[in-house]
Amino acid sequence: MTYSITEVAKMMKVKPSTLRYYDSIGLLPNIKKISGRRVFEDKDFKWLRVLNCMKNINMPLSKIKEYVALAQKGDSTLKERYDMILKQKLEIEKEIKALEKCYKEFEYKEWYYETAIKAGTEKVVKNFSSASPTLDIDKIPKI
Amino acid sequence: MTYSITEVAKMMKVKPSTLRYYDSIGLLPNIKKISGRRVFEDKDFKWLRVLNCMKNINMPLSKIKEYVALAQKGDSTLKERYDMILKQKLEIEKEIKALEKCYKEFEYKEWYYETAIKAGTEKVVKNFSSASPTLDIDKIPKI
DNA sequence: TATTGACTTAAAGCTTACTTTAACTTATAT
DNA sequence: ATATAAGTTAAAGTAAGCTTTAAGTCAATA
Repeated sequence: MTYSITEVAKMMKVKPSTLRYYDSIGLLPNIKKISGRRVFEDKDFKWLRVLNCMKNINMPLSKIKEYVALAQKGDSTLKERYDMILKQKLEIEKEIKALEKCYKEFEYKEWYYETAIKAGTEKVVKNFSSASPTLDIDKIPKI
Repeated sequence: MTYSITEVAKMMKVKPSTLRYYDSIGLLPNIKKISGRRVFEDKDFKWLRVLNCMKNINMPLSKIKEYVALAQKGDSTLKERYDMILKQKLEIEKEIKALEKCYKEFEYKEWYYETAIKAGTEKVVKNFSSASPTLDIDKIPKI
């Protein structure tokens, strides 16, 4: 099975121009071309899924490009790529923890507004707590 | 207790110029000024923590500004702000789920490289699986 | 055979989120 | 009194990540 750039763009929820841009900076290696047009094959989706992941964790395109370049070099770069993956795994863990704290902050805000709306005014809750009950109350905004 | 812009910048892990920029676009309402200089007080940290959260979940500064503007308008905007918070809460949930899937993809990659490094070559694992064993194997890169 | 629609490239343009620069003010230490 | 350090504004500059534009190619349909 093969796919056009528009089809793949739809799958990835990006614009075709974005995929062309990615290709232009070396993020889509070894894409077949038939009479000038990009043709995506099943094997390409393996990398596209990983690319999607890397984008999702806000890895800069330059880092992704670096990874692609290493992969292109073959077995001699296995260790380097492994290290990159490990580092990114830690980043994801950190990010999930940060998001979980934010979630709690927003849960508090939800309660805050529910209470305020019931009372018709923010005054009743405004000075109730200096922060979400689940967060430490200290000067440094914790993340 | 009061704090200078540099002190607060350190706490938030941003540059003083970033805080000035935030102030300039209306993200730091009601900051006291003494002889032209910004003076941060304890009450300001309540909002700074929320701001930090909003930044952490990649809420665009324009949306944050919108929220601040609503808050400035007082009780008449309680419902609107409540809705914003609920929407953002859902966004965080989605983002955490996405990150967890990425984490699994990276766990697979970790195994992939460990196996390849042991063997000295990628060939042994390259066509083992078309994706992380924990992810659906379909065309659409899932997030 | 001519038109349509989907693709192509190269280059310029845009948006977001800062960051830097330049010229100036103010409080504190010498 | 003066120098220094830390702040100020307005405006220009920067970087990342696309997006748009213009001019052209190609294959399929009317």
